[in-house]
Amino acid sequence: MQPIASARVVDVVRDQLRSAILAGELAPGSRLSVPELARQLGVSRSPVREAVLLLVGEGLAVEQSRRGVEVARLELSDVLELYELRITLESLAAHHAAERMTQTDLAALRGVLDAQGAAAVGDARSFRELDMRFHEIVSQTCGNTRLARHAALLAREMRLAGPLMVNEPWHLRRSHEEHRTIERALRQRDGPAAENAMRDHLSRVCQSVRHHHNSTL
Amino acid sequence: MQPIASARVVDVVRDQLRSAILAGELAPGSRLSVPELARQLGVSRSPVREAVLLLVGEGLAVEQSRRGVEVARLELSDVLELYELRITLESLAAHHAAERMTQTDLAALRGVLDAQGAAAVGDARSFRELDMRFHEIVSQTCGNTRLARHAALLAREMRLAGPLMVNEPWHLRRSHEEHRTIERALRQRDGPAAENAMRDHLSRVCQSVRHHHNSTL
DNA sequence: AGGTAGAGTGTTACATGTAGAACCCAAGAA
DNA sequence: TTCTTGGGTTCTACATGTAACACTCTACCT
Repeated sequence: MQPIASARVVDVVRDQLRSAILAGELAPGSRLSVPELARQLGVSRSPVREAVLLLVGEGLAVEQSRRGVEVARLELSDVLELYELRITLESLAAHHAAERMTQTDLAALRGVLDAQGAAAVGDARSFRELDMRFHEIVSQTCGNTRLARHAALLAREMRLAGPLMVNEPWHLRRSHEEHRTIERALRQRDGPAAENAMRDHLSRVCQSVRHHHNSTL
Repeated sequence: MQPIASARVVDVVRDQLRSAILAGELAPGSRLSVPELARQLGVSRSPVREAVLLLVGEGLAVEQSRRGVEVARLELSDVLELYELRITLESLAAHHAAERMTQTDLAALRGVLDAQGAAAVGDARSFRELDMRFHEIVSQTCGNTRLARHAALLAREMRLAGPLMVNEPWHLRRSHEEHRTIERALRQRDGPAAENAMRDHLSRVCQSVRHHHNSTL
C-alpha cells in the first residue's frame, strides 16, 4: 500500500504542461497564458498559475517581467552549460551508484538498455526517452537525494534543446555502446570506472553537439 | 540607469521570508501559515502563498501533503549531501573563475577577505555572512549561469544547518587562511590550483562538521 | 481511567473578482 | 508615407470567497 498521493489539481496541471513542453507540443518561445491554459484544461486560474511558476523554477519556462511566461528557448551556449553541469554531477552520481545499486536497479537498467538497443536503429524519439530513463536510474540510485534532484532537473531542461541534438543513427549507436560500458562498470561495482565512463560519454556527446552545430551553420 | 526591477509584492515577501529563515527568526520546523504570514505582512494571501511555494523550490521549506509548509530541518546527513555537491560544483566554478575574474571582482573578493579576517577573532555571525559572500563571488564569476544558480541555492540551503556548524575561533581562522589560498590562486589565474584549493577547503570543512557532530553527541 | 464523539478553529486548495499594464490595430496627423 | 494616438482586448498581479480537510479540546460514554 503506497500512500494515496495528493491528487492535487496543481500537480496534474504541472505534469501535463511539462509533458507538453518536453514533447514539443508547446514549442520553445510559446507564451504560457494562464487564462488560456485554464480554459483549455477546464480548471480555474489559480492552480494553473502555480503550475507555471513551478515550471519556471524547473527552468523549463522563463518569465519576462510583467509580460508573462514563455517556454524557455535554449541557445547552444545554454546546452553547453547544461552539459558541463551534467558531466560533473552525473559522473559523481555514477561513482556512488556503482556501490549502491541493487540487483533490481541493475535489472531495470539492463531492460532500458535492451529496449534502447532496438530503438537505436532509427527511432530517435523513443531512443531519447530511453536515454533519459537510463540517466535517471543512475542518478536516482546514487544515494544523494539532492544530487539526484539537481541531475534530474538538468536532464529535463536539456530536453528543450531538441533541434540542437544529434540524431544520426551512428551517433545513437555510439551513445548506446557507451551506455553499455557504463552499465558494465556499474554491474562490476567499479565506482571509478563508472565515473570515468559516464564522464567520457557525456563529454563526447557534448563535443558532438558542438561540432554538429558548427557544421550545420 | 538600471531597469526598475519588478517591485512585485511576491518578490518582497519572498526576500523577507528568506531573510527571516536564514537569520533564524523562523526556526527550522516552524510552520509557515499563509493566512498568518499574510496578516503579519499586511498583504493578501496570494503573493504569500506564491512566495512560500518559491521557498519550497529553493529547498528552504518543505511541504507535507495537506498539512502545509514548514521551514526545512537539516540532519547531519543533509549537510553532508550538501557539502558533497558544493565540493564538486564550487571547485569547478573556481577553476573557471580563475580564468574570468575581472580586477573589480578580485578587488571585491579581497575586500570581503579583509573584513573576514577582522571578524574571525570572534564574531561568528558576520564571519558566516562574509563566508557566504566569498563563495558567492567565486560562483557568480565562473561564467556558467546555471552553475552559479545551483551553487547559490546549495550554499543558502546549507545556512539552515546553524547548530551543526563549527564556530570555534581556530576553525574560523583556518577557514579564512584557506580562503586566502583560494584567492591567491584566483589572482594568479591558476585554474587548477584554485579548483584544488576550493576542493580542499570545502572537504576539510565537511570533515570538521562530521567530527564536530560525533564529538558533541 | 480510558476511549471516543463532536463542536470549534484554522488551514489548504481551488475558484473567482478586478485594477492596471501591455499589446494590437486601425484611424488620423505631419 | 511615417508617426502618433486612442480604443479595445488580453493579460498579470493581487485580493477575496469558500468547500473540504485536519487539528484541538472538551464532554460524554463504557
